[in-house]
Amino acid sequence: MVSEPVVSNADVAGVLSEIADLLDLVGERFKPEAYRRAARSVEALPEGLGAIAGRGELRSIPGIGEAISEKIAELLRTGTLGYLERLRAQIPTGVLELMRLPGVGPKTARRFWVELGIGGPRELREAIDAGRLAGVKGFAEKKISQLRSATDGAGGTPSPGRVPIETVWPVAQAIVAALRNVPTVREAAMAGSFRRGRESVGDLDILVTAEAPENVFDVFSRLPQVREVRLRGPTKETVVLDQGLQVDLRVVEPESFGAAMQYFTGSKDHNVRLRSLARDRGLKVNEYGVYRGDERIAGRSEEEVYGALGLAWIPPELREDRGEIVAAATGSLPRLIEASDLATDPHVHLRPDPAVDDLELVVSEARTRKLRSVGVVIATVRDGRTRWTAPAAVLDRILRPTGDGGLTAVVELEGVVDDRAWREVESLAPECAVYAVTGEVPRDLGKGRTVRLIAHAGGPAASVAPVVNLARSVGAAVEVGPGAGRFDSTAARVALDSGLRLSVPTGVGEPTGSPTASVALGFARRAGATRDAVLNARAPAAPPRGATETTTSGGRSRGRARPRR
DNA sequence: GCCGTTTTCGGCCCGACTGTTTTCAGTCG
Repeated sequence: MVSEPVVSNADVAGVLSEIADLLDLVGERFKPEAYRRAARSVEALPEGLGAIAGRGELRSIPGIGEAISEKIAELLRTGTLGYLERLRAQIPTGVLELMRLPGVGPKTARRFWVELGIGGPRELREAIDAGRLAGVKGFAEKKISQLRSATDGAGGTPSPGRVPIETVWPVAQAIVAALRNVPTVREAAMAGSFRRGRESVGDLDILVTAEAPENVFDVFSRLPQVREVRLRGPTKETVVLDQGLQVDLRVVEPESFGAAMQYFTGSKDHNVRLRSLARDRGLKVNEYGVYRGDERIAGRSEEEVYGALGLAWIPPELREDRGEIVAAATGSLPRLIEASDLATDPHVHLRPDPAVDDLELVVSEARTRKLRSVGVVIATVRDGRTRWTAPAAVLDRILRPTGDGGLTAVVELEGVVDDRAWREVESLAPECAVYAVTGEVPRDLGKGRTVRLIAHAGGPAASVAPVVNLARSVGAAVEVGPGAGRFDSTAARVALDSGLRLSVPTGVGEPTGSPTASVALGFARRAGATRDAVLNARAPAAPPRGATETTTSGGRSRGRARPRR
């Protein structure tokens, strides 16, 4: 058997993007966008291309047709792609780098190369310093100085690339709160991939309705987090934050607020699909509204906009062109999990050196959120050894609850889980809950016992399949949310497709302002989780008499109505 | 190059902003 090269989805997406850029430079009209769309599609896949190719299903991926599927197959088979090599041979790498400078697109990069023989950013800088750009049509003083700082390297704030959503969450909330405090501002809301709950964001998009835009921009520019103002027009201002993140603020008319929210929430592919649907129905959609001819027929709210197109309102987390528009047209959108559906929190850690007061705080938070019960981690059993994470007084309060706090004891398991470990666990907490996967995934974890939750497993770099298999074998749920040790939305989709349930943290016991709960809920919703696909949600309705709750995994589609692509 | 509850061929989102322009091209999102 010939061993095949290991080519990840990200590798393939990278190749497709590079082809798109190169085709841009060649002057192709529509192919670049086709390749970019294919790249985005590949990036968002919940499983490896190798497996999909193995089933002969590459062409079922949106945006991938005959030509691109063949190129992907070649990449998977050989690790290289003749088509890309031929394009690279035509266009120097440096020209590609020119195009990535701010303010330089394919047209300009191509002109530098063809007309001026400039093959890269360094040569561009030399040409500028030598005065070779002076007098060239289209390059006046201002443009040249812009290019000079672009080739500085140190010029301007470097972009941090995509940033994890939990990192930007606090600053995004702070900015929106500050804008809402401006007296002339009526509404202020986040749009973009932040609103869609994506794992990471490349920039922030904020929309406001306000009496006097100038006034809002003044406040915005002077926010403490803002480092520089990049551009400012009558309706739009772009700034860069201290950490380099770009933030776009747009002021829109109230009549257009819904249309603008729809437009700027995206995703791009969702919007393209929506506008093409509108065109089919003789309508036009833009950020100002839905139009029949010159008449605006919708725009104030998103419900109005989707409604005018004959669609149900689509939750932002589903707007990725994965079949949600058809689902909205046929009334088959899932009813996604909401914060108010959460009835318990099965996995709460106290701070390292907890006092009874900390516990009371958890109890009172739980009460505020109307949670029925909270599982507090009291100990870890590793290789048969018990390590307490709570002092005696706290334990006493958990194990012999006095009021209606609904506290339950949770024991985490690590390492080898044998009979001795289980006896220890059962003596501590009859309703043992959490297994912490810290190293290799063990076998025979359950042995007929109840493991409610696999936690501390997953995260951006984690391998999902072994955890999913373990969870299936013992009938446990997996925890979704930000950071290492939790499933992101893509992994959660895989889990739900395998018939698993998710556990969604409520934020109880977290520091004030922690984004964990909001981000986790967004991930669960992006994965398409409904209430009955969530371990700690309240039951949708009273179960039939005699029915018992089961902790084993059910059929493939349990609690799941994710639209198919 | 992809795609199709009108299409297997003929379309392909669209507007803001900038800089260089006498009405627009390029970039960006």
